[in-house]
Parts: sequence; structure tokens; C-alpha cells
Amino acid sequence: MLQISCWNVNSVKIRADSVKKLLQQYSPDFLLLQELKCEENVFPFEVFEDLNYNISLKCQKSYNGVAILSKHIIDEIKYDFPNNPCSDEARFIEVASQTALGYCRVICVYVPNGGISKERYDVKLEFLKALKEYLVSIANNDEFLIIGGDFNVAPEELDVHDATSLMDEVCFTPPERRAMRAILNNNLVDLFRIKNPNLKQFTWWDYRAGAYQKNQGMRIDFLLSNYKLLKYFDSFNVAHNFRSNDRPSDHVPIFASFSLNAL
DNA sequence: ATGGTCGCCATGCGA
Repeated sequence: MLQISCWNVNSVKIRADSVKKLLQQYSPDFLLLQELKCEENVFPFEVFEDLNYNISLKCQKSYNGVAILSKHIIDEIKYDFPNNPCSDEARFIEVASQTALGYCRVICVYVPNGGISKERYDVKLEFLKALKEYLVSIANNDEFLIIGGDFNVAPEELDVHDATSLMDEVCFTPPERRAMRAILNNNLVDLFRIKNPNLKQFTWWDYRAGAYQKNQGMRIDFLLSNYKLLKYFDSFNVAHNFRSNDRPSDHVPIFASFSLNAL
């Protein structure tokens, strides 16, 4: 049994108790967090200290920030990938550990939103392209590989509430969708979609305009695996009830479980 | 077409 969870928390300090509850309730082997929004010296280590997770961080003041919390001993750690156009921002962390299934490489990524300006939009496309090149280079290695994160792209019409009205909106423009599909078409599998081919299920709803109440969201958070790990894929869960919490993140946690019995 | 809400940390900016 191997379970991986992924959540854009939109401030780990505000959401620390909620993160702790997730760890206690689900006990994932790995928890991938995005948008920590704090520096390492104010990360709420004390909230998690009795839970026996190894915490790997890439932090940045006020913005971005990614973490991987692991039950397993961290054997390798990387803080960047080749040709990342946002190397000065905290958007990527990678670890590798021995697990019950075997040696497993885990990547946590926070793709730029790209909605601020044309320049940032172009940087987003470059980021996705460089990330794809990196993932292609490692996907067929003889080890398990899982990538999770907030990709800020909804690749298909089924991944948004209203494809017609969103066609020119950032996160759903054709170039972004092509860049995302290029990642999904290169030896990696969109674990939610392979399990739910026709299900309209979102992972993010805007705080504004009652978007959650109207279920006007997008599926922009993903867990992807290589084919070596896909063989053991068991189940996928979107914890959409987290969006009803007091002071929710605008994203909800997602979970993928793998088991030797899945074969 | 506009503005709606959060979280950063003290003000507008990013999402």
C-alpha cells in the first residue's frame, strides 16, 4: 500500500491545523503541498512534530513555496529541474525514498498561474515545456515515479464548468492545454482521468462570486504516475468536502492509492 | 463588462 496526497493549501500557516487533520485522517506516505507562502523559519514545524513525517521544503517569502512530507527516509532531494524559467521562485521539489512498493521518486510542482501579464503567461508556457522535457527524461527509468501539483491548467472541456465562456481565459487557453497534454501524452498518466473517464470533478473553485456554491470550478490539480507505477494503481479520491471547511483553501486535497493487490 | 474574495503583511499585488 502506497498513498500519495497533493494539496495547494494557500498558506501553510493559516491551514496548518487542516493539514494536520489530513495527515491524521488519511496517513498518506507522501503529502505534496503547494503555495506555502512563507519562509522556512516560520514554517509551522511544531504542528506536525508528533506525526513522524520527514519534511522537505522549498520556501519563499509571501509567494509560492512547495513541500513534501514523507513517512519514509529521504534518500535524494532536488530543488530544481533543468531549464526552469522560474528558478528563483519556489515551485519545484523532488525526493526519492524506499517504500513498501519499491524505490519511489516523488515530485511536487506549482506551475505559474500566468494571468498577471503576457510576460508571465509566456513564462508559464516555457515552464510547462521545460517540465515536460525533464519528465520525459526520467519517466522510463526503472523506478516508480509520481508527480503531483497545481498545474494551473485544465486540459479538457470536461475539466471546466463552462468551456465556451472560458476559452480565452488563462488556465484554459489552447496553448496551455496543448502544453499540459504534452506532459500527459509522454509516458505519464493522469490518474484521476484514467479512473474516471467521464466525470466532471473540480479541484479548485475561486473564492469570488460564490463559485463553489455554484460548482463553477476547474480541475487543475493532478497526480500523474509513470507506467511502472500505474500497474499498482488502486483508487483516486478528490476530498471536495475540504472546500466546505471554515477558512478553506480554494483548492482541495487529492489522493492516489497504490497496492500490490491492484494487479 | 465589471467585480467579486482571500492571504501576504501593512499596501497593493497575486491568484
